[in-house]
Amino acid sequence: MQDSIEQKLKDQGYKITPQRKIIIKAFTKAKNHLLSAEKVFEWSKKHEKSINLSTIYRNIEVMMRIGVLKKISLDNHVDQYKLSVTNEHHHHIVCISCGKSEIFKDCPVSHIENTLIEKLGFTPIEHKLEILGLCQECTQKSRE
Amino acid sequence: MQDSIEQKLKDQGYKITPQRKIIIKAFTKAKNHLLSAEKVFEWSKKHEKSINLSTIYRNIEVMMRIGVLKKISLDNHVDQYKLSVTNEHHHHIVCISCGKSEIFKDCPVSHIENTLIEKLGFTPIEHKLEILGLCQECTQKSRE
DNA sequence: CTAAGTGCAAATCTTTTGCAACTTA
DNA sequence: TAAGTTGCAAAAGATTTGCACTTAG
Repeated sequence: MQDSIEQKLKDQGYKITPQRKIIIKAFTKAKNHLLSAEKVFEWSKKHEKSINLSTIYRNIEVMMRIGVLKKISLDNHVDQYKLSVTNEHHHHIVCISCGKSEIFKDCPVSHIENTLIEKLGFTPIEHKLEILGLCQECTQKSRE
Repeated sequence: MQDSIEQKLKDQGYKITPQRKIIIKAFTKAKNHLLSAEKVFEWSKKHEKSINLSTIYRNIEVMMRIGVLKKISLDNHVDQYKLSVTNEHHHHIVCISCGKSEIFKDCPVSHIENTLIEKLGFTPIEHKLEILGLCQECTQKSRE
């Protein structure tokens, strides 16, 4: 994972710097959890070596450009990101309690796009869908 | 429309100020188009009387609180809003060219929520879905 | 009359940018 | 060694807040 991302960076002519390694590591370790730039910053400070926030923002942009990172903006003015290795169309369900997110691939939107075209003459280009709720563990906890 | 919103404000103990009237008017005139706080500001300056941006932000908050305004955050760090009179669950399709938006009510997400519960143990609470594309007119224009 | 609302200026918060110094390949 | 990258400080852009003044009811 870590390696395959580094490889993609190299392939696109980007250099592998210690900062990039750390940022990739942060996202890899975070697994399914969404991270903001600030969170990556905190993580780097705590576990490796403090990376400048600008550097983090710049690298997040690079990683989005080469398609290994996906942005998820909820309503709170803080962009969050997670690794997205697959090219397959998918969406996220995000736990509002612990921040964990999971992928689901059977996108329900594709089914209705034809209807939009026919009924409204609207040409769909892309869509954003995020489902918020409680993950299995947090559902449990909330019951206790 | 204008009136029914004013009524709701009154019902909740809010006062009807000239500024509020103008803000409501801006959203009413905008019809399906999304407006940012800044856009409301520009509109007020041009068509009625300049309202302070803070006042606009504060009133947007009030209007969201009483449920007549809905926020739609796309990825660009600018919150946009539109009137939402209905309590019915619905989503928006937004034209990326002209900003027009339309409502669609047959939400495809509800159909899959049971699957989420069963397959992942995830308890869905809410979801955000925005479809972006070209409206009928802009689709036309793009063909010419 | 008074609680609520407004304008203004300043603060906050996230993200972006310019630039000189430094590193990777 | 050259192109790419980083850190720092400053800027930018959206939104929020404190406070004295004003106004709707």
